[in-house]
Amino acid sequence: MKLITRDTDYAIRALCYIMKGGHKVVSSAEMVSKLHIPRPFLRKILQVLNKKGILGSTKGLGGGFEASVPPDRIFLVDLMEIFQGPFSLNECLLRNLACPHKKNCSLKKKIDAIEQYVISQLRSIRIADLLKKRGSRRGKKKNNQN
Amino acid sequence: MKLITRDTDYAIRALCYIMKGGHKVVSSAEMVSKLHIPRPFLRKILQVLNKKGILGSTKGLGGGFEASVPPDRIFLVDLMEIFQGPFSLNECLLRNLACPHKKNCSLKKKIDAIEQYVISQLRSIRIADLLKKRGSRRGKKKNNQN
DNA sequence: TATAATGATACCATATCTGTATCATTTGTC
DNA sequence: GACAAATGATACAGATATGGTATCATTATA
Repeated sequence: MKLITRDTDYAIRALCYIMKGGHKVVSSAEMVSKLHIPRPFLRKILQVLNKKGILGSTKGLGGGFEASVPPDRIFLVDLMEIFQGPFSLNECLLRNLACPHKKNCSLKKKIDAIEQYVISQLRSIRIADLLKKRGSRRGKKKNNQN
Repeated sequence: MKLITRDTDYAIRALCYIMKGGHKVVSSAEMVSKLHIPRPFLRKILQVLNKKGILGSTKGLGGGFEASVPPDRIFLVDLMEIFQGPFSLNECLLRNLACPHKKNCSLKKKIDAIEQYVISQLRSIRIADLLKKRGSRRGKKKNNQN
């Protein structure tokens, strides 16, 4: 079971790259070479982010993509819903009339509770959180070999 | 995103059916007619449960399947791992060397924490819990229209 | 021996995931 | 204006997972 698919993953990386450093406009070509993501796939992803209003784009020479939303307003759960569709961790159990518990299905209740927790956790993660280098835990690693 | 796939779902229902009531040996034909699950698919699932030691089987006329493990020893997470493979909600983010955070990826840490929670919750659900009609919460619903 | 059951296994249809390929459009530079 | 560099739109394709079917072998009972 995967929680995060590859396109969501790539979208996260691309957004981090665009929003980190002082870049304003970043071309897909630059991201391909830096992030090692297949070019046509990345382009497709960037176009989606553009359509969703998270990125703006400029065509032509020197063009590319830039953030149109600050990183503390982009939540992981939103990206997941864009690329992976809405959450519904169960859905399967009541679909079939044969389910012996129907509306009182205790399994559904428990799965629902888990789902709510997962969503709330994912909603607490923003791109801004992923931009912090490793700051929060001071001195966690002595040798910084980056 | 689905947390529980259909084969796991069917397995749960079949196990509940087998373990509820006083049945000892239940044929796949009986379960097909009661649970409305496609016959060949259910048979395949039952064979898996048999191989995994959760069910025992007897061939021939009057044969079928019976529980070989008590319902309070069958955990939801085990069924999910049988039919859906092991959990690894992220895995995607470190696979690629290009990940800008590598070992210190804060996203990975957060996803890991979510994963641990989900697993622990799923590990707390046993088939036995699903057999209780609606007992635990006394008087929760007055009109029992079953 | 006929029948009712499971065991084993191969196959198949569909959807999703992970891309690829192509052409059109816009924009800046010469 | 021509050319090149960028994105926009869109269709296609291969791999994998999901959900299900089909077939034949084996076992047990009457």
